[in-house]
Amino acid sequence: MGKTIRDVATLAGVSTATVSRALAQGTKGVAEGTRTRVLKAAESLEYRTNFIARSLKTKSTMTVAFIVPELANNFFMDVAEGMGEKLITDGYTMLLASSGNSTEVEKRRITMLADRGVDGMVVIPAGSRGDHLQAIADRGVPVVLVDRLAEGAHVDAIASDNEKGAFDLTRALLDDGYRRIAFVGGDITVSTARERLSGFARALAEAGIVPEPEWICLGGMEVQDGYRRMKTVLESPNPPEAMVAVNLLVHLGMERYLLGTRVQAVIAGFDTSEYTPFLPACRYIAVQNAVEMGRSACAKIIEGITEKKSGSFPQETYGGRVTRLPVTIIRHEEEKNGTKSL
Amino acid sequence: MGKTIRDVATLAGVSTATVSRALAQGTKGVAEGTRTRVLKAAESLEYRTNFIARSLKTKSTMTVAFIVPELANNFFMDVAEGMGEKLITDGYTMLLASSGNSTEVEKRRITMLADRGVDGMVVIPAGSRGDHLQAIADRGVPVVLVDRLAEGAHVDAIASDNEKGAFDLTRALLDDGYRRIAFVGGDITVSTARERLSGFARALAEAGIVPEPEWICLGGMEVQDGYRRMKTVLESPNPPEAMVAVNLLVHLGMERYLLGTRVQAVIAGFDTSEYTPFLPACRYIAVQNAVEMGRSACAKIIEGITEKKSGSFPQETYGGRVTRLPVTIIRHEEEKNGTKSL
DNA sequence: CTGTTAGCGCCTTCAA
DNA sequence: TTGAAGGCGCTAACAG
Repeated sequence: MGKTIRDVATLAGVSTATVSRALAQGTKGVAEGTRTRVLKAAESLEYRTNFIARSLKTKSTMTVAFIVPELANNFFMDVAEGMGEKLITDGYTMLLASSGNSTEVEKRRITMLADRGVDGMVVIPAGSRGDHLQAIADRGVPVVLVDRLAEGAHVDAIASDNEKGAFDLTRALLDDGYRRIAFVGGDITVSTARERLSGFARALAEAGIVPEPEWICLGGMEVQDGYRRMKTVLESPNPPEAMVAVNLLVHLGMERYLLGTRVQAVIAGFDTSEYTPFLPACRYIAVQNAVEMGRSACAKIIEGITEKKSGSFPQETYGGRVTRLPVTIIRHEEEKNGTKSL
Repeated sequence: MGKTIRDVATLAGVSTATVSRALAQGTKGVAEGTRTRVLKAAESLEYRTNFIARSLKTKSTMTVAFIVPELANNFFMDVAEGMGEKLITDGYTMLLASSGNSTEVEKRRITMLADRGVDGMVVIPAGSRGDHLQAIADRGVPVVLVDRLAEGAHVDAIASDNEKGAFDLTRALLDDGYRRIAFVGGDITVSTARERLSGFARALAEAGIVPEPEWICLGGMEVQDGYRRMKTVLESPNPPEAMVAVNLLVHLGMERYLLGTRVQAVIAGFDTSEYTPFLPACRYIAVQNAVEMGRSACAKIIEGITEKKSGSFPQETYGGRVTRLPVTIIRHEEEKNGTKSL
């Protein structure tokens, strides 16, 4: 059995209260001499403070949960790295959990996590509804959304400027002379998909272009969705010559479809990866700063936790402010050439 | 403030002990009538059991930590998904943490996690040494390694049969008539790299082939390492015509290099991803079953935790048994065609 | 089957 | 500056 604060106390010849103070508060309210004596005793006993016991008393676990739709997704994990690093700096531990793209699972996870006493939760919602997230917030656990928004959750959020990103992407294609442009993929229950579609539509509208109805080919955010939609859109009576992909996975599926045909097409999409230089049809990419999103989310949640601890929380409850991070458009060639720098 | 077991007790008109029994053990040792009464009371109060308090008493957090070298790595995350799903089924919560490819950070994380009271730890070691892992195991926390082994950690492990995988991969190239084959990339401090090199060497030896020294081009496991090594090996006086890549990232870097040249080469490597169909030089792939590795690791760690709880642990302490999972070789064409199934 | 009684290991007023 | 004492919320004997 591990040593307790009591063992340290007896060895150091002081009370448990003193040990607690010397270990937790540092030099605060403890004579320098006693403090070093306690520290030495703790060291020689290989004493480790029991965080469970501390948490029971302090009501704080110094833990933040991050719930993502899926783990095997580089974009989400980049956000996670950004968050994790900053959290650790501030003495927090990050608890990463997957909702498996299901709002139901997400709901179970967050209640479980709340019961486990996490100090705060950052979540990339699986679906469009966020009532369960609001419920958690109402229970007094600070919640922050990242990347996607959710209906019914009046909490702060960090997201990319998806509308402008899609607008710029479409504009770039228009500037290259393309007029017949499609929008492929996108689960309309997901806020990012809606925002991107909206930016796409605005760019066309401003250019005075009316797209064929078949060119708005929504549905799904995964690789196979991109594959299927691409097939549909290309087999339509009046196929487009260029397209905007709702995200990287869909983009990938589209390229996969192209791989099996002789069709020439140009794609503009969101997000890069080590692999994008190999995608033949890719022309433009809208790059989100995933790591920065993670950092911002971390800052926000820590802010929320701190406010809550200091009691100045109630008036903040009606949060719902969303911070938008800029998106950068790059030409695919730049990236291919970037290869030289390896 | 959240309701406590006491509130439920008073409302239901029973003692806290009874509430505890009704809630935790289910129907065990509690009259059906009382049980439903307690449940109803708990429900109407929106009572949530406080896991912190429970853990303090039971010495169990029902939590397993999984430490990986990096989060933004699909292979690791596939392992994580495999683990997570099974863990949840058994009532555990998974705590995912990154060591940032540093043994030092890994050490800090695991001690922190141990202090936080995790019931067990599954780790993909960042480096070759595992003394710190052994230290944790000695503190009584079950530890299981996955994917990679570590010197000095006498704990159970789950890994792929890397030696055979590399052997088969090399054999496949030999069967295709290639004789001038190189081995590219690989940090020799990482067990998987060593094992794969060893399988490669055996295949050549059995075929009576003596490779040029420059064809064994070790160093690194990342994209840029593959890029650099590929350059080196191709610029050598007597370049090879085919190569085995130590892992997917290195493989990727190699293809990136090829992209900028007119060199024809054939590559065989480990692991697939949604992107591998786009890699032009890729001929063979050794597929590891990441999800299954996760499941096995999960089974092992739960076994360890259970044994420990039931006290039958001591004699198991000198674990160190490694379970090898098979690796499947596939032709790249099969994968490209698999595209049809999307 | 149920209630009483002790803590788990730590923190935190309140006095000294 | 330090110590004594009383819990945090829950579980686990041990009686009844």
